[in-house]
Amino acid sequence: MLGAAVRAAVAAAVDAGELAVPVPEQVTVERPRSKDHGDYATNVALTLAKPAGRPPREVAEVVAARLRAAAGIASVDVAGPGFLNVRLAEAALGRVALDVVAAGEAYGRNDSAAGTRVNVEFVSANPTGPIHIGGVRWAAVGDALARLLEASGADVVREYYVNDAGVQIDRFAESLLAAALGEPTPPDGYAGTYVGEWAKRVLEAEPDALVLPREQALVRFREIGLAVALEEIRASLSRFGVDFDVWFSEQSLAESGAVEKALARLREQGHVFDADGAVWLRTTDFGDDKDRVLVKSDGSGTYFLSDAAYYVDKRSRGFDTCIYLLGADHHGYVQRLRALAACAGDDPDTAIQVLIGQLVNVLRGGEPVRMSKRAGTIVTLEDLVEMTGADAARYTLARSSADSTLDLDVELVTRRTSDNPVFYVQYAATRAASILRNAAELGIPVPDPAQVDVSLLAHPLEAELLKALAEFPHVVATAATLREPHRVARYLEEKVAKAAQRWFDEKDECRVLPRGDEEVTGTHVARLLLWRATRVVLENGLRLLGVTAPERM
RNA sequence: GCGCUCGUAGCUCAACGGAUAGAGCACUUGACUACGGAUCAAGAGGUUGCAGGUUCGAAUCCUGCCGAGCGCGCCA
Repeated sequence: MLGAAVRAAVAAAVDAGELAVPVPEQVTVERPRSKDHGDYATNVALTLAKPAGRPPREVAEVVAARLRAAAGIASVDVAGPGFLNVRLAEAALGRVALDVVAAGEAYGRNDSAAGTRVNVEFVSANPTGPIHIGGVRWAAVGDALARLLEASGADVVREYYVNDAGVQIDRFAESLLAAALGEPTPPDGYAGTYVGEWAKRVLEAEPDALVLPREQALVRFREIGLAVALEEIRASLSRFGVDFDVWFSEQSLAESGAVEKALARLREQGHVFDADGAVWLRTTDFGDDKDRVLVKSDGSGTYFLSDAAYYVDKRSRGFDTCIYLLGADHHGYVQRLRALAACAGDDPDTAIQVLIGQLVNVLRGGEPVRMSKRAGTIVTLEDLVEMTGADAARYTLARSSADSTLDLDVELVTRRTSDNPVFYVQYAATRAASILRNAAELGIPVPDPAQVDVSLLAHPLEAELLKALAEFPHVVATAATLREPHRVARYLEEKVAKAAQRWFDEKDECRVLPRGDEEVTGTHVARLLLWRATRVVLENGLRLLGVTAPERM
């Protein structure tokens, strides 16, 4: 909105012959970090200085003169090397509270991704055991990303790729069978008490499985064991608040003809060749460091062939963008997947986006927590939720950028004090709910927005909070565009919860509810409205991260 | 050996190429007859791993080096 005004100011100056530059199509307007730099700032003058052949500050003065005449703008200052610092007219600010309350759950929605179809594939852990900690990070981040994209207008599908075709499933079946027979875990098999539990469930489903000849028994254990594993994974993810739209079976690719279709597509694009009795994809045409085998000389397909078929299938289902969330141990895959997209005739920059996440260390009081009760090796999703609760786990995993390793201290994230960010944000939301509840108990009616005089919200701390609330849709859009859900969490902590708590703590000047038998004034009502708006933003923001905003704690 | 990712306060982490690199913890000092003090405020703390380069401007982009993690199969 302000961007358009800035651009218009530049255009007007150009028309008047004050500047000899092409009018930029996009101008950057941002909320400055420091309050001293106004409500908004733009660097247009700095970028136009060179084409104009004039000093940045001089260009800035020209644009500033034009911009001051625009509606709703209180002041424009030229600062530093040539920034324009803009202050909005005060009257415009109070309206934010009305807008937020009017939009309610919809506040924050934006159209930055409108019209796009996006497939977000994440977790996709092998169906041979419980979800491990790495997958949990992706569950939290991937689901938050999906929610952000939805809020930004995209048509989103959450997808889990089920690796049900490889030798690991054979080993899984053998491990289950061994457990059912009371035999030791086979070499390279799966250990942990869950194997015994799941074997028992296979037998419950098919009591006669052990009577069958070994080969047939293995087939049954494989099939039913897979179903048990998927059900376990689905249920624990669901308890974590993550529900996938599509569970895509690797095995189905061969059965549905998707593999043949993909091969045909890749051949048609001219990047397939035969060598040494195998069929290859020339991924080196697009930056991969070696070509990749699709069909082995024994006639069987590679895992990469499945990946290729899966990718082509996704695209055939109409997705403009396929987002893959992978662990750091799969980073070697990025080039290959991008090359694959290019070999299929797509633009890899838009069709495929691979996000790589670093690992998570789970600590308790500074000491690593390594063992899982059931899986024996690392911490599982269930373990983590049991230790911290789903809210704390999701928030903590989503509040950091995924591309650096993360230390998650169980003791810290379960603390019920303001040094714990989850608690801090939830506490602010709870306090808002509590004030609104108290107002109702005092018999103060829910303010009718049409009757509220928002210009009474004139205290500097109120202005600060209003500005923070106004930023929310932009924060959501940015987080979605950059695929960085942690921006939402940081915003809630540093801007919204912080501003709300400071405001609340200004007890003499900014009291919300009347004391004793004080009259209910317009100021009380306006402040109640602002608390409602604050509660809305905290709720909406937390919901985007899959975290609840409790009424009471 | 080649490649990818990461390196920011003592610790855990922020910062779309923008202004004086910010929060929390820990440390120091304040504010409670409390609408939830389960809180708030102030102070101190930095050569953004090192060295160059590009730019009006670099934690951010490029090159080299150092350190950490990971990956380099006709495995999945």
